[in-house]
Amino acid sequence: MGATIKDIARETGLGLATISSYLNGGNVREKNRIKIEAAIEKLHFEVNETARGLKTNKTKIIGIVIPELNNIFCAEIISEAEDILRQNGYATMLCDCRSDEHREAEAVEFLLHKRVDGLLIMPTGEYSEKLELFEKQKKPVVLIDRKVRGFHGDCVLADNEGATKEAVQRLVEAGHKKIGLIAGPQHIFTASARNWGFQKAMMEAGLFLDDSFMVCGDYTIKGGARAMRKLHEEHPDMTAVLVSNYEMTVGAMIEINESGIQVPGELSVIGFDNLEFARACSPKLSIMTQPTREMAVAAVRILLGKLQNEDGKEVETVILPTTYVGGRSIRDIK
Amino acid sequence: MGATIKDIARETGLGLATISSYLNGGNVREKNRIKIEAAIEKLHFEVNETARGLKTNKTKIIGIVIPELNNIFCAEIISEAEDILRQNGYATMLCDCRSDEHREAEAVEFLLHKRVDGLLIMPTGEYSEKLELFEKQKKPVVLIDRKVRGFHGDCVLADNEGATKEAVQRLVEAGHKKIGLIAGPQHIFTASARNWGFQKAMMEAGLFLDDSFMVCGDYTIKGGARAMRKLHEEHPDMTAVLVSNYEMTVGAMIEINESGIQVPGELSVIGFDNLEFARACSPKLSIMTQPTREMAVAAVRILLGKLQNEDGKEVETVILPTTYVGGRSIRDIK
DNA sequence: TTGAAAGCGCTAACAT
DNA sequence: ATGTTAGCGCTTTCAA
Repeated sequence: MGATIKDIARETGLGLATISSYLNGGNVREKNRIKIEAAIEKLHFEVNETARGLKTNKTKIIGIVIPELNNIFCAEIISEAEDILRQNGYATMLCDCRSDEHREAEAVEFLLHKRVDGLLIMPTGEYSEKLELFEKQKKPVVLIDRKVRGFHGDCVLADNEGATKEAVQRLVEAGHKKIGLIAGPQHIFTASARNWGFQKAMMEAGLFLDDSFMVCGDYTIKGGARAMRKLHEEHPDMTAVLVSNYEMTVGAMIEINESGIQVPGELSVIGFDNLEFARACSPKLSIMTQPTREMAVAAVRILLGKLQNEDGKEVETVILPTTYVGGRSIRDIK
Repeated sequence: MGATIKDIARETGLGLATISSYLNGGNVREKNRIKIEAAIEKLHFEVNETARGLKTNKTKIIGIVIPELNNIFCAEIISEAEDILRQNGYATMLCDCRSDEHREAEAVEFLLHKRVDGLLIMPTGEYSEKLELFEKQKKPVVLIDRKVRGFHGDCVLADNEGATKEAVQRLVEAGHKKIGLIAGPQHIFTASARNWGFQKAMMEAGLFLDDSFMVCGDYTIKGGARAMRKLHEEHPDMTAVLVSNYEMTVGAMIEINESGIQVPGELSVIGFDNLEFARACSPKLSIMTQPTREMAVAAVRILLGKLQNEDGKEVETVILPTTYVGGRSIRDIK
């Protein structure tokens, strides 16, 4: 089908090594360079990356494993990461594991089998056996958003603890004392960090609440709705609630709408992520947002770094700040 | 690093062809099969797909090009497609072109260069030069959601015309006459089909409205908000509005919230896609939804079919029905 | 700087 | 059914 370097060699009368050298940025005599370029143009030559990959043992492909593509947080990170990777000549091979540990392990193996050069992963599972297979092959792995037990690789996180801490502080400043938390599953890294930030801020504010003010959802819309209902039923005196991820925020708003709770009249709310959703809520929701763009940029930077300098051995952990975006969902009761 | 078929040949004392035959499902004597399997186990052998690809000229990778990953409609389709593809041994190489024609062309070329076996694309651009490069190489291309001028390949669409038609009918049944449309950019295939469905249904209902009842947004949140504002200002007598894609629905709801329009008291609304968002709105939004799952399934089915039987030459166009999901955003004014 | 030749790991044609 | 061999398109010694 396409032309090969042999064709270019024949066309130019040069040897294979010269063509290869040209293709890889080596030194080639000016007039030969011109000849080669003319031949490439004429024959529509394109390097066969498969053949190159066989020889170099590099595919120029990065694997990305995520829990849910239908999750705006994941989608934003991937779309940014893919963009930068492609600008650097790397293709992105995507695996969505539907928040299933088993599928996640399969995906990691699948990508290893496809011989990707490196891995970007937002872990679902708690353990890391499969990730170690990558490290054994000296292929870089960068974790995004969540840490994994037993894996001491590079990692880019949001300041989860800081996010809930700041949210509580905002509510406390507005005079709230009975503050509920819709938490995530405690075995998930981000969820326990956010939980901890909440507790810490409450303690620092001198507020001591019953554990029943913290209800664990499962990071899903349904779970958020269920948790909201439970909190509201058990604590009619609760004046504010903090929801600790985006899906649960949607769920909480559904429940709030469907059961006719007035925001912020009866209940103040701080949600999580997705500014557009927050704006579409009535009244506009106050939220904590994570820096998805920056997280992607940092993760790809680290990955490309490892890919280029095999030497750079220090493990990096980047923690990026979250941002409070005010709406009209907090009532001042001071 | 890893073991090769040579190692397996040496370990078992068999020839390369036998091992290769085994790996490709050929006939191998029972006792040899056992020997081979033992050797594979022992040496942790895994086929090197790069080498296989070099030989067979197949990568077992499908390219996917989409306008925006941060678009739940795209994300749902991809996540489903990726799942099925992976079950069939195909990896998914993703390119997000940010709704930019130029980037889209680059992405298609990039994937061709990466030698993917086939392409799934939700086109952004109007033309198809780059797609023809695939066809020239006998590599299958399936369009999803949108058609492209000058390209006569397989195609999976939602019933765009039917969607807006049904929406209008629902509004008409509820007694509405002055119905606005927040349309998409008319050069986009889906937008003009939806527009046409709207007009047709209005005519069939004997309702003739000024063109100014149809405002073109640009399929973005901001555009939806802007269009909503314009419609509302120009037509205070309008009793219902139909928004023709998801992003603009979010935008319209933002505008409705921010300018304090009562739904459905002052204005009835039918939105588009994303049931979860609809439920989170207050009152729950009535919407038309597209069958993302089914669209992905159909597209992958066609693609895999073409990949297996080089012969199957008939071009398929699949049109899948949309669904109305009722909420509380339509007022009965009969 | 350039050419010749070997070889990456696999498949496939041919011979046995 | 199995072994032998050539070759996919490239990179990379090694010599010149």
